Amino acid sequence: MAQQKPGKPTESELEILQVLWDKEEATVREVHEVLAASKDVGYTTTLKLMQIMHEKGLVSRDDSSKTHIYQAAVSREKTQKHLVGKMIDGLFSGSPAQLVMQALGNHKTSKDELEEIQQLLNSLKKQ
Amino acid sequence: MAQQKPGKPTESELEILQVLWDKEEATVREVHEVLAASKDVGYTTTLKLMQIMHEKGLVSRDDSSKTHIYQAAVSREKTQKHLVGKMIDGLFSGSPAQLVMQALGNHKTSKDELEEIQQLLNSLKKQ
DNA sequence: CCATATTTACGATTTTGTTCGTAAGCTAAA
DNA sequence: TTTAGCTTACGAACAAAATCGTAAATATGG
Repeated sequence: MAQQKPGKPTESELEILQVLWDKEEATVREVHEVLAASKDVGYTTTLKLMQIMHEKGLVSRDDSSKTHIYQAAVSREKTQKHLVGKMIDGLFSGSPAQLVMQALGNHKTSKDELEEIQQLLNSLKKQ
Repeated sequence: MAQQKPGKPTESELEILQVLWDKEEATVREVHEVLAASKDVGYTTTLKLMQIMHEKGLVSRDDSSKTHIYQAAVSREKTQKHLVGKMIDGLFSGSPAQLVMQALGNHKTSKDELEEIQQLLNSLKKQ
């Protein structure tokens, strides 16, 4: 039985989820080709990982035709939220602001993006 | 030989680093007591982990007396920067702003902290 | 001084994640 | 129809991380 609440994806699983989030749906081959472009990995490795992810409930698949078609079963947003939360707890003593400062202070951000953050900040300050 | 550039700490290693960052320095027992307060783990497990971290160069230790005294050998800031960078690349398509939005949007932040972020934002916008 | 407790060292085991070889089944093309 | 290529399934090997048992050394306190 697949898990009710799929746990945190591993690093390799996350790479695969990225592809599925981008493509909406994909075969093992399609996912593999994206991965193989940036790292050296065998086809059956990708296949196996996706099978395991299926068991865990991280992806769903349509196996009505020979070549199975996969989709992410966990949302990008939920996963981001989960992992960011873990990072805030584990590395920033529970303070989201500290994480924000770290991210903004150390990584280049465009004017447009700063403006977007400003908007969000304004709406948060109003409450 | 210890590594020149200690790699990314594992999750368990991170927990230990937290304690060392907070306490400045600590014995295995002191670290262990903090960990044991929130999870079920044996003393020798903590010991072994700290020994491994010493081999890797993640912590330094003073073993001039019987009971060794440990310190973090990697800074909180460097580690944060490293892991936040990885998260931005791996989960937010390289956009720090997206991470910031996620952190601010989903996690409670006090007025004071919002103001602090505003300050930083102002100084970034001036450039 | 002796018994008890605490500490380190070390190895063994377990668990989790990753990688790949091989076999079996389809499909398409020659 | 036969061959070549692609697919899934599955198990095995490997690697990394975590856990703990045991022994030896050192302190502590009665």
